[in-house]
Amino acid sequence: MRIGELAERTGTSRRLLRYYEEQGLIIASRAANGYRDYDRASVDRVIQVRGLLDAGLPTRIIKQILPCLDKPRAIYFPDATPEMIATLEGERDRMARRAECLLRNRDAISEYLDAVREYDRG
Amino acid sequence: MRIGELAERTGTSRRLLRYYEEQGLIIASRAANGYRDYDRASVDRVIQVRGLLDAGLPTRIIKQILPCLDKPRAIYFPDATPEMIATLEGERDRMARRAECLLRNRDAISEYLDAVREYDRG
DNA sequence: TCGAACCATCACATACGTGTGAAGGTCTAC
DNA sequence: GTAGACCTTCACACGTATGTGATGGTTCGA
Repeated sequence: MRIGELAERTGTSRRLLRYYEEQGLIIASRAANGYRDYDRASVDRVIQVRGLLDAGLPTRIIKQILPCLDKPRAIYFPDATPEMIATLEGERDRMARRAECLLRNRDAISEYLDAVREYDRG
Repeated sequence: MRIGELAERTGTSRRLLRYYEEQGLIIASRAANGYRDYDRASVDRVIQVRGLLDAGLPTRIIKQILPCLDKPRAIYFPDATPEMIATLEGERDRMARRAECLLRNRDAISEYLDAVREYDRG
């Protein structure tokens, strides 16, 4: 699939798809004419990347955690240095804290909305 | 409390505290000499703001959801316009999706780390 | 009273994700 | 063969959260 189709399927501009590739977040093979050629898995990958970006992770970190999401993942094990493991543990915890924060505030908003509805009834 | 103490207690630069105030995220009264004066609640407020920023929310949105977190909140009810309610519902859902994304990826990292540890043992 | 440690405002700079447009190559359909 | 819809690279611009430094006022202890 070419970049236009991927852009449409993921709701992402072509510009950003090229940027993500430049940052090492997605890979594309090239057709004989130089056009980028994406496989079907790229759609999920791009959506994944966008979700993480939206959740506040910078591309540098996303690039590091992406290998965790690939299957089969065995080929990456020998490459897992102690520093890499430590980085992943840190990011895992950071993501958990972020999620907690979001859920806590989501609940607060929900409570507020409930209270407003109650107020409007009374 | 002055800005230096708040900065130290929250791990936030003075520059950013002034920026958050400029964006309407925190408020500070002023001493006779012009120095900012923060109350004790400011510490939690700043930490709250930083958590939301780190989770990817822009100051514009944070400013909108902050009233939900204040107690007592009753005074805000009459101000709750339908558009405001809709915005809050949208942000609430968006935050839930973000949290889901983070937790999903956190789990993937955990699984990866477990697999690496298993690999290193065998 | 002098110096250090605060505080103020203001301006300029940087990193990052993203938009936009120029200049040009490729392919397809009429 | 030409028009239009793709694609390429490159460069410049913007918004936002942040850093840094200049310039100057205030407070407090030696």
